[in-house]
Amino acid sequence: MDYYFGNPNYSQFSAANPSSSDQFISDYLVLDNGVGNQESSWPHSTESSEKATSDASGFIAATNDATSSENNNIKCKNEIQRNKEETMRRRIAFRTRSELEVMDDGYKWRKYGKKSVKNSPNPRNYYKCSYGGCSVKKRVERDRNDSSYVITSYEGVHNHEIPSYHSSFFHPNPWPFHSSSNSSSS
DNA sequence: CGGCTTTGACCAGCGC
DNA sequence: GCGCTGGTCAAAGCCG
Repeated sequence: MDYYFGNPNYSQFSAANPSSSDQFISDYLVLDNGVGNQESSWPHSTESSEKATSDASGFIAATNDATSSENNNIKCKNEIQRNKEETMRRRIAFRTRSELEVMDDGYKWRKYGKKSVKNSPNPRNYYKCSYGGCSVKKRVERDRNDSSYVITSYEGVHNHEIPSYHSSFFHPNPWPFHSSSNSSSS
């Protein structure tokens, strides 16, 4: 069972992957704080060398195994839930199979940067939550190894409700959105 | 006209 | 110290 990302009602998703049994496929990846085998990678210390698997692609390699086994996925879920508080302060990355780079997660994002990254033919886009006072950031890039996948990384926790909530939208529990008990004053 | 995207410039961290 | 790289800024342009 894979995680799903975005709004399943969005026809673009099914149209984007008509041959896929899943409308769109997503793995979630927890970054930072040494959760699992992942190492901290954002910002910096990323694609500085060929051996480096410390960027999102490296995380994907690790989590691809998890997606092949439901047990592993559950274990991963528990692990993340166990570290929920820490997770809220960390980065979470999703690897999503989609032709769309920017998916509607209910929040409004303002693009503030775009950079080409070393060893990747695809640029990386930077977004900030456009809600006043919310400093959540989002990083979007295509998987360098498989451009049909989009890597979306989130940093921070929204301190507000979803501006445009879709009833059909659902997400895995460690989703870094909205913490009513947002005491993660860093 | 306001909000957003684009994009080049700038800055900071890291490795050599 | 220098160069490389990633992340952010901000001015200009676009669009509804």
